[in-house]
Amino acid sequence: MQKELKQAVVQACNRLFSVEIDPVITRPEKQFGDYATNVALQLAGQTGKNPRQIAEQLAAELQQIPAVAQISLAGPGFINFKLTDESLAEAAQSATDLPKPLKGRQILVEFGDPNPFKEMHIGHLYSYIVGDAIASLLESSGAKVKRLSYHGDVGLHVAKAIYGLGELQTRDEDILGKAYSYGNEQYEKDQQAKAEIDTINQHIYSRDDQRINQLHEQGIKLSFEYFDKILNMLSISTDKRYFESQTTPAGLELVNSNKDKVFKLSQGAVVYEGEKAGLHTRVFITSKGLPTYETKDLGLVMLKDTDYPDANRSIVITASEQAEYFKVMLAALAEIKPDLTVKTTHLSHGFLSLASGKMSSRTGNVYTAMAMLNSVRSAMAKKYPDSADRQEIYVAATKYSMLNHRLGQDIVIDVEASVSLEGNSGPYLQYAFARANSILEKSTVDSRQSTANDSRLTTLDSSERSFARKIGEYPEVVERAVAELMPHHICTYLYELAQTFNGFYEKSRIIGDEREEIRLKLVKSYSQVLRSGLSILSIEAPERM
RNA sequence: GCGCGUGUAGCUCAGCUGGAUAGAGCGUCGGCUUGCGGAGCCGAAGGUCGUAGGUUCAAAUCCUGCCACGCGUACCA
Repeated sequence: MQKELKQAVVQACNRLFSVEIDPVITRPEKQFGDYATNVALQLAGQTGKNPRQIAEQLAAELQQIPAVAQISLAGPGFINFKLTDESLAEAAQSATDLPKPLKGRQILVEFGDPNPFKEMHIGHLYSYIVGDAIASLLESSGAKVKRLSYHGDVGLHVAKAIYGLGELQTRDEDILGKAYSYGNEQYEKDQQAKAEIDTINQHIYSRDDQRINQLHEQGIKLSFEYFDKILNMLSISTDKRYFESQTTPAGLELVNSNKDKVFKLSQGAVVYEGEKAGLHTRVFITSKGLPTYETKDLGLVMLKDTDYPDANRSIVITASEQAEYFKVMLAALAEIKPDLTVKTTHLSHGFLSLASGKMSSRTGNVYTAMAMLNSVRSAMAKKYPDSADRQEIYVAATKYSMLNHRLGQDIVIDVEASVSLEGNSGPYLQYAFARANSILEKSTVDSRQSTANDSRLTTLDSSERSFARKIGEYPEVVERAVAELMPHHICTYLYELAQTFNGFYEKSRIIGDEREEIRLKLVKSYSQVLRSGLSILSIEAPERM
């Protein structure tokens, strides 16, 4: 509907003033109408005419749009469109038939990226949840998405953990976390341990020490068993995992073969001078000849391209502290493989902290993903003892609390509020869904029976109208969320939708009313939109709570 | 120092492709409840949209200076 209106406006502008314009069609406040445009104001600036006059001419030209019941002018020159009740009801009915503009396109989305041998902390949890939601957002538009992750299986942190594994006798569940922090500690204060760890590090790369190889494999296995446990709780899956040990050769190859053209030798290291692109210089190969993360990441881009040659786009999601780094890496890549650079988008999320004051810090005292999930779980158990074991609810609480913010900003999560059924939360929306379901189940009217010729169904009273209008906005919201890669638009909308329903529900009796059939249809569409929207956020919609 | 980002109600956040009286939740105060799941609804108080300028018919939104905070700033990832 929005598109048809836009089309009509474009044509009218062309006929009347022979101008090409890309009009903005918005959803104004209810009092003004169902859609609005400010083209007249824009054209006034361009043509030097009176905006009010332009609006009048346009309104006259736009009279014959079937779905539009009334066009009115307001303010300095806004054109407001009121839709017919019938078209609003229809739009509500087909709200979950989302357009598939990305059909046939393959998109890679990389996120999560916890390192084996280390804890998965809340930052990784956030990345997983946001990344998965963006992936499913793209899927809702028809894209074939591959969920990828990338893990540092070599390097100093691994050596520290392996050292710890060798020294510590215990083998309890969080042995890896302990091993790493023990190794990290020893590395700082014990010269001999430091030397040993550095040696281990070399053996990790050369793979020539059986004992170290074995500890390495064991650690990797344990790590991913643990990660999978968390990911299973979250219902998040990954199509392919990449490792730094794999990306290193491809990266080195790329850097070495462009050493003089793209990269420069500086103080013994191979660097890329980002200043020429307004950025800063970064080291790609250290003076000791070791590849840095930059080089490995170039290798990763190449590997992804080899594995998924048909991918149209590649999205990488990391914490915002890597935003500048990524620009430099992509600037270097642009000089070597411009086509791959164009395809690659880096998105960053902000720093996550807890309202309770518990924070993740980089000095060992990390707040882990599991600890966060447990704290959400116990907050829920405390507040709603009956739902204590409903994993789908406390996972929803966790996901929603992270997705409900604009991507990129630092966020603060209040665990208590996240599980609350009052206010803007995941469980609240789940509850709204369960409630709508209960109404649908209770009714004996068969909503599938078509009574399209019944005039009552094409006329809506005022609360039905507001409700239908809000439901019908759904596809536009999804479209925007996809275009901006911003899942929070879905959250905001679903919450507003639930509020609109509550207003409708307060005024309108559904079951037993003479308008039961039309109202039931709206509730049905409402529940479908809730289910669809929650599913885009990768949140379950339980039938009952 | 330089670069990137952020600054909206007591708190947590939407709004930022410039547009019609700046919104929501929580919290506070006051109403509604013999009803389909009241986990709700209605109302009130609470804002110089960090600050000073600029552009524009129109600025929370764009531009510039300043202030505050966060991140980055060569051999970590």
